[in-house]
Amino acid sequence: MSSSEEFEMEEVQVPQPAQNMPAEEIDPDRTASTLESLNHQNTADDDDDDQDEWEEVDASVQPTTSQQPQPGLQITLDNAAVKRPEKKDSKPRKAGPSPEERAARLASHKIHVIALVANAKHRNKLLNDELLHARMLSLVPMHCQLAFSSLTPSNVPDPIERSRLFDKALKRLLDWWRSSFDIDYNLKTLLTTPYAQTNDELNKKRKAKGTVDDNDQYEVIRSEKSLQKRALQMKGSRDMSAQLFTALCRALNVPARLVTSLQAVPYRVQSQPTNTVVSLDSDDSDTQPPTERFMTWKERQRSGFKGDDEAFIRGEAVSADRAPPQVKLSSHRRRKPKKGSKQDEFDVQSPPIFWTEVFSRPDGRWIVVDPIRSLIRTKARNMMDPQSAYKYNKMTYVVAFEEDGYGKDVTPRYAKQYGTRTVKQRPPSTKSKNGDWWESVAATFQRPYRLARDDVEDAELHQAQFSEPMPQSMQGFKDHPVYVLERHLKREEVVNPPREVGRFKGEVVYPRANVQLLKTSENWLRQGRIVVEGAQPLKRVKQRAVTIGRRRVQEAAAQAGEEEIMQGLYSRPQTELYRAPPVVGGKVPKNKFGNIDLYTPTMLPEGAAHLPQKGVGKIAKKLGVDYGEAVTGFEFRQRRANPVISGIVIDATYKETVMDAFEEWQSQQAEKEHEKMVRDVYKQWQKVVQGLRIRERLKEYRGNDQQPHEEVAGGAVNPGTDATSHQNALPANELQGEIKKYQPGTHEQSLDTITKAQRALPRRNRLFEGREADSEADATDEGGIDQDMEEVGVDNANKNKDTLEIDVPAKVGHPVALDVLIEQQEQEKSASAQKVAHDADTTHVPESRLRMRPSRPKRARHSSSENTSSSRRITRSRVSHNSTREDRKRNDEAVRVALDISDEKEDDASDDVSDDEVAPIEISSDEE
DNA sequence: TTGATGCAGGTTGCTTTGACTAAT
DNA sequence: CATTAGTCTTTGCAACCTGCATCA
Repeated sequence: MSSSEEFEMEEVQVPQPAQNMPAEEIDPDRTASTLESLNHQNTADDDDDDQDEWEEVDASVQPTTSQQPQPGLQITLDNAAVKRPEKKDSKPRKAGPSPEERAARLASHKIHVIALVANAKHRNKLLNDELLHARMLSLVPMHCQLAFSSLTPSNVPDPIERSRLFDKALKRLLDWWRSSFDIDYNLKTLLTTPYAQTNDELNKKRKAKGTVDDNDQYEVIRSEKSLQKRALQMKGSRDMSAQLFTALCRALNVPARLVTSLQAVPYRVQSQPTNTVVSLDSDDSDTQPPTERFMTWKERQRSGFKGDDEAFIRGEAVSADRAPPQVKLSSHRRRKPKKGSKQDEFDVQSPPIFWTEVFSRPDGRWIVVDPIRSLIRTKARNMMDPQSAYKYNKMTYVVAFEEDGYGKDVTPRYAKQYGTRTVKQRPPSTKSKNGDWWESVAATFQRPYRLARDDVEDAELHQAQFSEPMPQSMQGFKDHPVYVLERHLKREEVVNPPREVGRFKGEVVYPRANVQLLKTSENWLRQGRIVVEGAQPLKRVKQRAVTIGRRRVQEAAAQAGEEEIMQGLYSRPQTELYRAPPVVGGKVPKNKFGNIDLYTPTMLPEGAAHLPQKGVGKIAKKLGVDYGEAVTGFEFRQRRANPVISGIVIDATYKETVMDAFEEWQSQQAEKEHEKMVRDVYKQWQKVVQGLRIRERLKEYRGNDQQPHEEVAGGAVNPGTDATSHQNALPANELQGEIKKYQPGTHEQSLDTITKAQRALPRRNRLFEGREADSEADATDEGGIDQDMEEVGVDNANKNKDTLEIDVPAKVGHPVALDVLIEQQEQEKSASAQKVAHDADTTHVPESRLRMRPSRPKRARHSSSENTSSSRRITRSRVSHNSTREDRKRNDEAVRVALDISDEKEDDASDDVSDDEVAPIEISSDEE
């Protein structure tokens, strides 16, 4: 119950239009952009202008996006602009549909088919409702029920007799159904409409914006209850009659399929005069008295209805014959000869789109039952396939759903001209899109396993295609699955052997099965096959000149007055598997281009090995091993075919030698690469450290000026420690901004930056891009640094060591020891200490921090910064007080250059630092 | 009325072995 | 200097398909 309410897909009449509407439907009012909106959007669009300027924009399909104007340019699209220019001189010829419309039509068709399949599947499921079965059984006369239930092998041992009795019982049931079920012909059924008409209706509905309530024209089934209601009333549409009859059969324990002919919008446009396009909700049906509109056929008969049949015809209200089939139906058909074309009209006995298949257990086969027209057939061709003139009922796909929910494509059983017409109404399968579309859809509802009766049925369905009469028209032969005419053979096809199975208008008809696909000898080689010696081509065709080389040859031949170059085509049986000449004495046989054709693995010469690794050729050369480059395919560029070379082919005996050498070479390469990377790492570290030193010096130089503010700004420093710190507090905000702007962060953050940057290391010059959005959290989070360390490969054991090993997670996973770097720094430090003794403790690299940081909790850092504050102030005092803001900026610039930080990157970095984390760089040289 | 035919315009798929420059 | 890797580029054509008009 609840599941059925979730799945409401009922009476799908038309699909939603595809996204790409036909170009003609663009509303000019929407696409015209005003100057005002142009100015308004200018600023927002400026950034994109540079790159967007020359981008190709398909203005025809996206009217809304074209509202974004380019500066200084106003584009107004209207119908005239998107319509194809027409030829002036010759008589106006309507151009074919645009690619968008083609795509839209195809999509509409496919979506509609899928929706109808889903609808049928769902409705089929509803028919299994036990309450529905019970209610229906309560209506069926007892003798009908007994007729089926008594048909057991024990009661009737003779299978022929059982079969006869089954047919009889079925006929009686059908008779009862015809006399009891009241078909309301006014209700719309799931018939199709031509594409243009569907589109018209959709547009109408769109304009009306849902005010049109046509529910009364449809038979809305929301759940099993709706079906139960109609079953008790014994009243409904033609479709309902078939559906309920199917349910009834199931209730009587007779296996029954719900069969439906899917009436999807055709994806092809049938050429038709516009005046025959009549809307479904056309005016005449509205002008009819309601009493007439809602009369059933029975009532019409009773009231002696002699009115116009047009309304019934239009609304797909088919007046089927409720009298026994032998009654002449033509007396009920009163047609206006001139109104509309004949194809608009309905035969009262036109085939339905829902019917039933009943499985006869005695016969072991499916019997076709049409409960609407009260027909039982074992052979159903000509019974369900409507005349081609009927516009609203086209047999293209017929699916049958069984009680277990699985379905089957049974179209060949019902289509009069399955190969000639029906199959051609389906979307064609193209090579680029994998396989046949409908087959892929049908596969979704087919039973995943097979029953014995499936085999029997499939054989029957397959046979049905061949028992079909030969086409009666030229078009019918085109792409026919069984027959073929010589004129429809493709360039690379031939009938071999040319067995004549008939004649059509003097032309020989061949079986399609004898058509062979041909290829040139070169093409066969690409398949790993070679034309056997002495084979004569089955066909000769003009050579194509696609590449420049071929073109030149052809032109030369033409100039020499020779005949056109032809090439022979061969069939597969004329070829054999290509065997490359074997390797002799370690020498690999090569082709005229000095390489080896290896389009398929079978083309590998005997005794040879294929080494597809890149760069292995170099090794083989070094080792003096004879090799040939393996050509596995071609790429086409600039009218030239370029071989795709993948690896080499060598004598198999050398395989291991070469591979060993190759692997060694590879590891050497890797090592080299790693060494280079390590060098780069040191270089980068050096650069960073130097930059930090410069900055530190600069900060002190600045700090003497406005030292207290910086401390206030830096949350890590206790503001209360120094009495002077509050005296020159005025430009605090400004200073803070400065710091934020130029300072990538505290040491931790710098380290953080660096460690993160390691990840990007092999790509040079990206050292400072590494700051990510999460670093703000890192800065505030107590374990942030440690986490980062872990991220970059510092294992816990290392944290308490004096050296810090950072695993560089690049191509090579060797750890990079920083102690080398630190050693360097210490050397530098002692050197500078000798030079300028009192400068030694000022701004050197925080090597101790680099070493110790991971093991130290954050609080300890705070205390250490307090300890060092006095020494820092001392050094700062040496900086000249005359420095101006401009000076500072210049210096900052220098720092940035030194640090190789672009403005943008630096901003990114500083943005991550929250206000209270903007601390001055800690100088913790006191660790030793 | 239907189908054959031809035309226009669009789509599909076949074609099948360089030359040059920059970096190493 | 020799060798190698990368990058030009995303064609052009014939056959085929589709829709339409015309005519028998």
